[in-house]
Amino acid sequence: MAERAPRLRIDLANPTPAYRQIVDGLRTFLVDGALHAGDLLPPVRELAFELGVHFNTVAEAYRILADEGWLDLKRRRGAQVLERRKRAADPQKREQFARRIREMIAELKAEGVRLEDIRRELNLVMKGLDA
Amino acid sequence: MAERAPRLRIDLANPTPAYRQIVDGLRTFLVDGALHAGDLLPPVRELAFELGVHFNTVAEAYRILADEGWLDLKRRRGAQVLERRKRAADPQKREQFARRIREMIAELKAEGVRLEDIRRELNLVMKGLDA
DNA sequence: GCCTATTGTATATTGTCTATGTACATTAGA
DNA sequence: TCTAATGTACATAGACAATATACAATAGGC
Repeated sequence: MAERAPRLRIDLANPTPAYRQIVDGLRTFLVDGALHAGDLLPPVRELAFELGVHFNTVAEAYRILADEGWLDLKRRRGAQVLERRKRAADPQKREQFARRIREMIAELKAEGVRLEDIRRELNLVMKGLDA
Repeated sequence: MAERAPRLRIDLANPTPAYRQIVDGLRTFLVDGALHAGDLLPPVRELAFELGVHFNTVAEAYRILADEGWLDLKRRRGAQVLERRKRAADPQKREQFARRIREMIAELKAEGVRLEDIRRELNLVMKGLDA
């Protein structure tokens, strides 16, 4: 992984499957430019060890990102970040996104997180949008 | 369900399990006040039919919400919304929330959704926070 | 050029999770 | 008092996730 890429973290207690957490985390790095075309990701066994999962779990995540066009996988050379084309957007995704955020906010409220704190986090996220 | 509660929708194609989608959707209604203390939810069989799942799947969701303190379940009388106390907030939740939103935003960007559209959805969500 | 260690791949297996099928317990209301 | 409506319990089937293990390809040393 490139020097500037933050360390990937997953939560094994989270019911979301590990391989999907890995995909989502790495995709975030890729989209945000923490990983650039040409960068090499760590070997599946190495990343797997860091995360505490089996290497096939990481391999599965790499494969999904390769299918999405982010990575080029080659034996012995490893997983390399590709230049990636823009996709055509699915309009449904936007509203699903908004709905899911509202559900997560409801969960936070239910757990006692203050409205003000939620608003602050959202503001930080929006600030980050421009960067 | 109370008249004013919007119709619950789930997406069986979504990899998130149906029972969890039901929990998340209903919890949103509860937190947002679309469902009030004293309201009766539809019987498990009725809601299950509407959603296209087995009644035990809905029953599982009701049980989770009951464990969270939202519902009182009694045979023959049904699922009744409770008055619910405030909880103590877990500080970790906030950052997990922000991280997950960033992941979802990365996914949207990767799929070609325009930054401007993402910003608009987020703004709408934030507007809704005060309501 | 040939070896070999390193890397991703393929496939079977195991365990867990999800959804369902079915029978049962409880009870509001006729 | 009875019965139909409702939630509950539990076994099972199937899907899914994670792993174990063997394999294939190849960069790089020599």
